[in-house]
Amino acid sequence: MAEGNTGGESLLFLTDEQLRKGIEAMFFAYRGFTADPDRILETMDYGRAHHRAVHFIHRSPGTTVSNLLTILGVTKQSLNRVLRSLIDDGLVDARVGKSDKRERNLYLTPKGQDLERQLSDAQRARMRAAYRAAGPAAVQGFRTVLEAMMDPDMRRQYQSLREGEK
Amino acid sequence: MAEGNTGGESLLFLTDEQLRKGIEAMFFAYRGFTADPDRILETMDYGRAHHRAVHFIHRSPGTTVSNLLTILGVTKQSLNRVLRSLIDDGLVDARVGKSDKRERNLYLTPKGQDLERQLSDAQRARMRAAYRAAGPAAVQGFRTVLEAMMDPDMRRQYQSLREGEK
DNA sequence: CTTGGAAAGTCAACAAGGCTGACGTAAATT
DNA sequence: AATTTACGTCAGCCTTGTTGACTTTCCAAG
Repeated sequence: MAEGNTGGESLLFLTDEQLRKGIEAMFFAYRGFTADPDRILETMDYGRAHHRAVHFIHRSPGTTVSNLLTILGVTKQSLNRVLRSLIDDGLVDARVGKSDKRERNLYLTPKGQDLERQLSDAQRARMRAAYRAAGPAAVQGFRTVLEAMMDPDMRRQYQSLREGEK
Repeated sequence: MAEGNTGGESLLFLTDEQLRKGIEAMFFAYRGFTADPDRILETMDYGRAHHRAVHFIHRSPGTTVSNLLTILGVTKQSLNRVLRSLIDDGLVDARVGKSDKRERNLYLTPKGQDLERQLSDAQRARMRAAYRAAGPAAVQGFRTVLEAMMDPDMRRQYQSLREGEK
């Protein structure tokens, strides 16, 4: 409101009503986004916290506990509880760091990779259906808005994960 | 994979790698999406559950407890705990239904409206910044993909909230 | 008019997954 | 040698989700 039509371009897409629609879309879409993995996880006594850990270990094999803490934004006590169960259940391997022996380098075991694949297959299937229904131009816009919505720190994390990829 | 280039159009945006990027974008963006309201809420001993209740009561004044249960997708015991504190603190008014006296029609009190405004102002500010940075075409795509990502039931809820608006 | 069942509320108990604070140990750094 | 860092862990707390059981209210069908 009281935006003032600064450019020649219409700013109707910045009305409170449009913004509220976007907010509710995020809310409902995120539910869909997590629904499929959640169903898989609950059959095996794991939760979203386990999914996140498994995802980022898969994404960056050999990552350290501190790295994971930064990316996930939780306390080490909270992460440790989750990591402990994954290690004890043989899904994650924590190897003492080679150069710095204080660090633990985290890897998925074959069993962990199995779970990761199940979860990401389910999540990608939904994402694929949505992308396909929306089309490439919409997908481009989707990613642009999401990126702009992140906290700067998170955006750096997100983008640094992108580096070194073609 | 093994999508097969069915149309003449490139399907490169449907690769596993593109999908994974979308998944991580959702994860990081949702954190940003909830960060500002969360900060406000924690100063007053409320949580996200309170935010959601306040949002949808504001959105549909006079809505019933069952409606809210459907939209929020939690158990009545869980919702009741949140609703109870909001009612006791004088943010929400639960009036006995006029036609059906078993129902409770929920309304925000002036105090509840105050909180709602604080929360939605904060959330809209971030959304507005993201929208502005991304531009109208991206916003259109953003909404299209999110809608396609919802469960059909949620999509109906989402769209029914849209009805009756210009 | 009676009664079955829906809507709502409440009590109790439990679990996941956040949090803080305190403390210990090994390894690296200064 | 002293300090800092990385990690693990114990203990306790909170929010917000869950199930199960039960009551009260009240609509609507028989």
